Amino acid sequence: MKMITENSVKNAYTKIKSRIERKIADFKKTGRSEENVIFKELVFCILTPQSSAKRCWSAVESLDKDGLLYDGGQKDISELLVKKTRFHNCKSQNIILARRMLEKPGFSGILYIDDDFAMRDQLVSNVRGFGFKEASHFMRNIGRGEKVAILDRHILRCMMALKVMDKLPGSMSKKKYLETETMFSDLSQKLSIPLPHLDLVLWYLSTGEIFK
DNA sequence: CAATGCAGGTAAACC
DNA sequence: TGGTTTACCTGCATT
Repeated sequence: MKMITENSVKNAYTKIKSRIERKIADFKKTGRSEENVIFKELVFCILTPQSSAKRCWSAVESLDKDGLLYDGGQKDISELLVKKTRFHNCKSQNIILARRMLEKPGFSGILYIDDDFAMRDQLVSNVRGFGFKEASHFMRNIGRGEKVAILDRHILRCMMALKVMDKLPGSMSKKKYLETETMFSDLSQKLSIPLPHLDLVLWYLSTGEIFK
């Protein structure tokens, strides 16, 4: 991988800015869609830890196509996840729990919380499988990523390369996550790149593509 | 063919 | 109480 510098980030941003704007418009459109579309994004984010995002999305589409998203048993879901995501036993269970949670009065209310950070706290405490990283990922994917950072391994490595941090955090407590998120936010201001745009640029520089 | 690295981490047990 | 460690789990690409 090429060396990442502030200038290389700015140059890449200039190059792919329009693609990023289109992608973020897509996220916002998803956020305005029907509940089942939102739920697919939620399931996607339950699946992604330590797994390939593309395989995870393909798994979500298969679950949907096979009618397993809302009606499938744990075993059927788990079988479908094999060869697509890691930890399929845990994640299949988490999908079942998320489905039940969706029906609880109050869940859809979480989606209408104005304050981004308050909304994220609610997601973390109500969705099993969501830590701060995945809750932020979900929010970004439904167009609510203005203030929250998705601090995954790629982003943290980029922050190291850009000398925003001196060492990778050993473990991500809530306190550590919020501190690191502030550093990411400061970086976006310094570079004059909106926070959700910066995430996608760094992701592009790390992997060569823009996905979700 | 065997060894290694990587895949957008989280929950729970442990001190 | 809060930081650290461990279980979850495995296919695929690369060397």
